[in-house]
Amino acid sequence: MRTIYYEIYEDLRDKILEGFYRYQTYIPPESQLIHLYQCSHNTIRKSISVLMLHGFVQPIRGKGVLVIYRPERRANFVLGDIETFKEAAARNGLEAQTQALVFEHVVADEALAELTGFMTGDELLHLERVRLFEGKALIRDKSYFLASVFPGLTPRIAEDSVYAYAEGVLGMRIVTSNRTVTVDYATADDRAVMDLLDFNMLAVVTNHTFNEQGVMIECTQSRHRPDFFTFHDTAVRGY
Amino acid sequence: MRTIYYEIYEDLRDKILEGFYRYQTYIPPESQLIHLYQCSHNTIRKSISVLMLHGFVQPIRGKGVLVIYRPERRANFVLGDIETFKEAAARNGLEAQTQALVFEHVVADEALAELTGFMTGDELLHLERVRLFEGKALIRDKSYFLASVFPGLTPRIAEDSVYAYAEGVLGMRIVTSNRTVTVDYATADDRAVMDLLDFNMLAVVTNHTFNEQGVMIECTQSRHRPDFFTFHDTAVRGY
DNA sequence: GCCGATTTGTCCGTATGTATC
DNA sequence: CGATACATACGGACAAATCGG
Repeated sequence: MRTIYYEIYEDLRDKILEGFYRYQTYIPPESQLIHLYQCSHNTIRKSISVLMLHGFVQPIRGKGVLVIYRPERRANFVLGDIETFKEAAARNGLEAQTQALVFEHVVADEALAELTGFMTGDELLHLERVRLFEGKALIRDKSYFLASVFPGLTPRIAEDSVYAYAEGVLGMRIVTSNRTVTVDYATADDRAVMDLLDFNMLAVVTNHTFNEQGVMIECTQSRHRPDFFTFHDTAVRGY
Repeated sequence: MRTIYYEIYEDLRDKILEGFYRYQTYIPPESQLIHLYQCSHNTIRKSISVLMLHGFVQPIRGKGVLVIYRPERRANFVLGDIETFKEAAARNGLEAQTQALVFEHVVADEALAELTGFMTGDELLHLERVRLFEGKALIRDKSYFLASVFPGLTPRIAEDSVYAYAEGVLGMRIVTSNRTVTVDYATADDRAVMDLLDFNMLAVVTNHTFNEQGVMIECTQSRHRPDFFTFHDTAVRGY
């Protein structure tokens, strides 16, 4: 980003990640950060607010801003924030690949509207993909995209990254994402396209994505093999 | 809370929840809210920031603040924010009960420290509880509390609410909570104390809680029967 | 296409309150 | 009690995006 507060946030975050500010120590107080970054008090506060919401620090009144982040050894595929499949795979250092199995236009009937949250009559793009890691099919995505906001989307693009296409080519910005995690039985369809070994249940992430216009543009159900699934979240009281 | 921005947040949130401000409509602009609530524009902005982080609205520059929350029919046990087991049960309208199975003091050895994130040598309170809904044992909690900050904790209190005890009696405030959701095999121990039917896997939520002092005071692993488990989360780009 | 009004986003400086030490 | 540090709130300024005439 190009805003001051976000650059300060990134700088502080990186210093925590690389251990410059360590777990259970205080970062410099506002008064010093003002001089360090040559900005106002409120801008520092905004940066620290973002740090807090990401679980890196916890401000303590009268004392200081404490680092509560500890670098963790997370072996598996970790979700968090809003990031694309490709980004998440790269961050976890995995060789990833995507296969598009279904690519068709549909019109939402009442049942589909109820299921996805779209309106009855919306023209949708129905997409089913399988995500492979090191050649193993571990994730199955069933997606519905609002067709009107994804012109020119092809199966080939879908096998790369729909988000990258939306943000890069179409100039769209993804903003808010509501996610729900549940656990479901694996179906015969799951078994047909995924390498499930003897697992009979899957971690299911249902995702409703809104663009900068506040329009719900995507509803995706991601079905993950349990041994490669981790979902991380930070909650802050009062926020 | 007694702060202005939080009261405004609650008022706006309630008006969204009761349908006064509806899905895909705009709430009044800052300029009007300033007059409505008799406060400064920054205070309004703070309130709206909290609304956004909770997934109720999405501000759109040049247009307004759009409501993107839709009342959902969530049948099961929904996690989200920081709330106690009792609060969540009540909110979901379920008859809930807790049984304490294990209640003992332990000292963290190296293995336990690695597992929980506490320091080697910390005095901990090891607690195992089973949560019952309508008489069925659906959740199993394995918790470690930092003993020094929970003086006077008894099995009886643990069967009520440890958080209520901490906040009410001890005057502590729970602030930040890092949670990780995974899916694991049910163990023989799980089967012994839970009503698992024929489920062989569980949704596992691992929780690290910090108090207002930035001290990690609790590490809990909650093991949920899949058919009664839902985890909800809202992510906002750039926050 | 341009201009002005509206609305949100960022940033600043200041004042006051509250908690810690 | 005073110094330090975070928390809340105010009011003002300008930028960026949108929309209507």
